[in-house]
Amino acid sequence: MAKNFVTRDEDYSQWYNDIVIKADMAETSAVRGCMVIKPYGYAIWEMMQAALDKMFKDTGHVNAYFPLFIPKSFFSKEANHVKGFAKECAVVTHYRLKNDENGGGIIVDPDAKLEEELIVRPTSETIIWDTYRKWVQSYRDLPLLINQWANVVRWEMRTRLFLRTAEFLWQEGHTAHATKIEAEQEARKMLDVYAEFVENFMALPVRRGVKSENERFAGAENTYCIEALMQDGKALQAGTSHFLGQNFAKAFDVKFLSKENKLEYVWATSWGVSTRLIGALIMAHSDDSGLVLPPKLAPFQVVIIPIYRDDEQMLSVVQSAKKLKDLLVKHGIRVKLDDRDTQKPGFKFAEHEFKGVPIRLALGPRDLENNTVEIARRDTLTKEIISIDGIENIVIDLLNTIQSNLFNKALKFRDENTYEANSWDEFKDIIENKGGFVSAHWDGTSETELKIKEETKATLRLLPLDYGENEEAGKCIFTGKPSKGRVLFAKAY
RNA sequence: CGGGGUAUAGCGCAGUCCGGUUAGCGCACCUGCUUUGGGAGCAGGGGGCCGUAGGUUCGAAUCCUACUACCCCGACCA
Repeated sequence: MAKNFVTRDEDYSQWYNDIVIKADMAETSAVRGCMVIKPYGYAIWEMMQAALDKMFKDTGHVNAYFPLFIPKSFFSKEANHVKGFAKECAVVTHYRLKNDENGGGIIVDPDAKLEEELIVRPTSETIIWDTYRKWVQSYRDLPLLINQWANVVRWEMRTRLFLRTAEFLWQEGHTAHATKIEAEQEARKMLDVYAEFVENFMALPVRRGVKSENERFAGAENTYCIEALMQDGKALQAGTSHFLGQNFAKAFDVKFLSKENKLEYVWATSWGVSTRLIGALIMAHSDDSGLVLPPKLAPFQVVIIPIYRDDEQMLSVVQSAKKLKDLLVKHGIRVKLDDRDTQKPGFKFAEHEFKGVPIRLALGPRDLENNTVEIARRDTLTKEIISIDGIENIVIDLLNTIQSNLFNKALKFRDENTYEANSWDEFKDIIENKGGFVSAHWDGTSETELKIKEETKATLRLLPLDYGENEEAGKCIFTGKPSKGRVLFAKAY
C-alpha cells in the first residue's frame, strides 16, 4: 500500500481526493470552485479527446467554435432551458476597470456597464441555434453535424475535483436535421458512441437508458444517458445525448424549405461528455496503491526504470534502456524512460505505481548479463523476470490483457452490485446497506420518483431503452400501482 | 443559502486556555559524503508580516472586535 494514503474502506472520498492530488492530476485553484488541471491530468484528457474526436469525425461530425459569452436575451428564449440553468449562471455586467480615485485600488468602472449583460455559457444551445438560423435555408443545408470542444461554467456551491467544478472542459455536439426520425437516430447513435468509448477505452461498463422527465435536460424532449457504477456503489452519469425536438428551432426561428417546398422547423440534438469522465476513470479502477489507468488512455503505457550502482553501470544500463524504449516506441507503445539520476529506483517504482502506469520494466546489470528484464503489471501488482527477446510482443499482449482485465473486473463488480427489488422494504434495505443499481418497478410518475428520492436519497438513474416494450409488468414498489417495467435506481454522484 | 470548523515555512501540524528570550516539529528543499533490484542514511544549511484591519497592554501568534478566505455536513447539479 502507498505511503500516507488512505484506503477506500477507511474513507472513500478522502481516497479519491488523495489520488487526484498525489497522482499529480489536478489541484484546487485560487479561484473558488475552479481547478487547475495539471499536466498529467490534462494528458489523460488529451487521450480521451483524441479518441472521442476520432469517433465524432468517423460519424460525420466536424468541429467549430462558438463564443464563451451569450447575450442574456438569447438565454431566455427557451423557457425550460432558462429555468434549468438560471440558478447557476455567471454574468458579465461591465467591460472596464479603473483606478479608484479614493485610493481603493482597482475597481469596476461604473460607467462601463454593458447595455445587455452577457452570460458565461453553461452550455451553448442558445448561441448555436441563434447562429444556425443563418446557416439553414433549405433541406440541402441539412443535416448540420457540429461539435465543439470548450469550457463551460456552472456556478456550483460545493465542488470536487473533476466530478463537479464551477468551470469544466467538455465537448458539446449540436446537430440539426430535416426530420424527427433522423434527429432521434442521431441522439441514439451518439449515445452508442459514448457507450463504446467508455467501455472500450475507459474499460468501464455502462447501462444505457433514458432519463425520466425529472432528470431530463432543460429544453430537451428526451435525454438518453449512460450510467456507470463506481466502487463505492454510487452511480455516475458518464454521458448524455438529447433529442431536442423542435424546441430550439422554434425558440430561435430556424426554418428550412423542404423538398416539398414547405417551410418547416428543423429537428435538433445535443450531446456531451466532460472532464468528469476523469473522475469516473479514477473511481472505477484505482486501488489502495493509487491510480490505475487502462492502457488505452494512459499517457505512458510503459515506464522503464534503469537500475545501477555506479556511473559505469549507469552508462551501460541507460544505453540499453534507451534501446528498449526505441524498440517499444517503434511498435506504437507510449513509453517513458525514467532516467532521472536524482531519484532512487524504489522511489520511482512507488511514484509510477501511484500514477497508474500499466506496465513497469526494470532493467539492471543482472538483466544485461542474463538478457532479461523485470516486468510488473499495475492492475494485479504482480511482477516477473522474463527474457528480453520478443519483449515488444509480450508488452503489446500484456497491454491488451490489462485493458480487458480492468473491464472484466469492473463488469463483475457492476453485475454483483446490481439487484432486483420487489418490495419497498427490500428496496430500502439494498439502497441503505448495499448500494449499487437497484432494478425495480415504478408507476411512471414524477411524484413517486421524488418521494423515493426523498426517503432513500436514491434517484431514478434511467429507464431501460426498451422500457414499456417488454412483457414483464408489475406493481410499483412504492405505491403498488401498475408498472410498465423495471427501471434503475441508485444513489448517484 | 443553513449548521459546524480552521487560518502559524511549499505541505501537514504543535504552541493560543494561563500574553514575556531569537516561534518550534515532521515531510519537502539546498550542500557534502556514503548509498542505489520497492519510497536511503548521516552531517550541515536555507526558508515565517503567525489570514487581514483595528483595539487592549510596558510587551500580542496568544486577549477583544470586525472582516476575509478555505474545509466539512445538508438543499442543487454533468
